[in-house]
Amino acid sequence: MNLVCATCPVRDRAACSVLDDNERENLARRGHHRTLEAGEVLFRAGEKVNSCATLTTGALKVTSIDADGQEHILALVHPAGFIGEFFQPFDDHEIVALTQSQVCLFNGPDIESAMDEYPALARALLRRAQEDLHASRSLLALAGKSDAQAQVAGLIMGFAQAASDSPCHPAQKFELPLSRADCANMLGLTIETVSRKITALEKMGAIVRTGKRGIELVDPAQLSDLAAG
Amino acid sequence: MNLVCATCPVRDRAACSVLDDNERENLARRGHHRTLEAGEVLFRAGEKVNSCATLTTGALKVTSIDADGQEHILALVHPAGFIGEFFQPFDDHEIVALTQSQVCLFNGPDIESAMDEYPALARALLRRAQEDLHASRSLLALAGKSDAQAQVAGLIMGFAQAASDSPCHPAQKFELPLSRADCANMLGLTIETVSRKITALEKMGAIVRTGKRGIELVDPAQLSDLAAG
DNA sequence: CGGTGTCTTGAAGTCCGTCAATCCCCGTGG
DNA sequence: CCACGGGGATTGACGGACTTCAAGACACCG
Repeated sequence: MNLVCATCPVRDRAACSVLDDNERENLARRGHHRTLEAGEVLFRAGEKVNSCATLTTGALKVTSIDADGQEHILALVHPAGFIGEFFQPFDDHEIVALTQSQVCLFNGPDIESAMDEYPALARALLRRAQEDLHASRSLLALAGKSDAQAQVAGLIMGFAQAASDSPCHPAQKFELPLSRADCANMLGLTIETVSRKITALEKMGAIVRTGKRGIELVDPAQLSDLAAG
Repeated sequence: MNLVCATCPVRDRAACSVLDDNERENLARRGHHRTLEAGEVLFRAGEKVNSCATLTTGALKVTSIDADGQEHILALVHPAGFIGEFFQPFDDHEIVALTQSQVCLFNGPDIESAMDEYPALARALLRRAQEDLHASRSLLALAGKSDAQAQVAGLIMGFAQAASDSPCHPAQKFELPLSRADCANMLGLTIETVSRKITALEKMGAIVRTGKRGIELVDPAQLSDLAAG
């Protein structure tokens, strides 16, 4: 499907938003849409990936498959996020849709030539890469904590921030974007431990659960304290 | 001290290597050298950092200080590595020298205007950022393993790769760049556990220790197996 | 020779992982 | 409508792995 940028939900936030309408139109002619169902794989591990993508709707996860077959979640991708590595195309990461998602796909060489043509695009991608790096390091700090309670509390706070409109205040009520299995996977814990810690958070009055995935923050300060602990 | 690129040990590998001699000379006029002693801090957490740097000799660590005062190592920086985030200058990371080190320091705005002037520089920094991202995710995968033996084995393999000249074969004999405390910090373990696991690796014949930090790989295949497990 | 810092080794305790049973929610089909 | 079944989530009991606490070994330096 051809790209129609005029109606793109991330046209003001994605990397391509630094281009003017004409430039964007030129780029759009070289890309196309793709819809992914939940669980569908965008880039498979071990394949030589020579394309890249911007996520417009939905959510993706970046995982690595260890030598022993264990999956590990390395990052989440939100709308306007960019996926693609130009310089080492043999990638050992796998990109999987968490929910039904839509991406703008481009061939690597097309984006590279577009960067030559429009230097602002390279700057925008640099910015995205640095943001991704920051997010990755935040996750590293979280996963490195020795206390499981702190990890789970921190993860919930992170999701609350991500679910919020404002960048400084967490959402008070939101849905976890991940299953327990995926939460456990991000933190290097087991499903059971995550479940137990969430239960503990509810028992001590920091949160209230609504349904499987729903979370309501009752005492964010307590949650932050636990995340620090 | 003014920069003298002609004798720079990373002149062929750093981000600025994409510039020609004249361009590099222009950039060099806006930067200066700084020497750091082991343990000295380059950028302190909580400060508004508005400068960036390329490491020419030595080694740095990137750490985050948690709310509870715990330090966590997020990344190591090797010569030719770049440090600096342009887009969110309030950084909660701290950059510390592991050994005596030398850096090329630049003001953020100077680098930004240089990127405008020389688009190749933005491309080069994008490449570095993506490499850093990849390294960060590799560390995340390592730190996320549930088995301490696998983590330590993987860390040693990683250091062996980094110490090697060739990118595909690990060095057979090398020095650990980090103290036990820093190793433990990277993996989210304790000093004692790291020490015990290294001892175990030696007892099972995978490695031999020489002095405090020296490692000799006796059975790299076994080490890789353990790292996978 | 004593002091300090780093590393190692040992013993006891705690937290998390493993295994297993159960529950809950939903969709399916009799 | 209710029974059945499957996937995800919760809960419990137990064992093992790592942490904690403490002591000792080793090198380096005054």
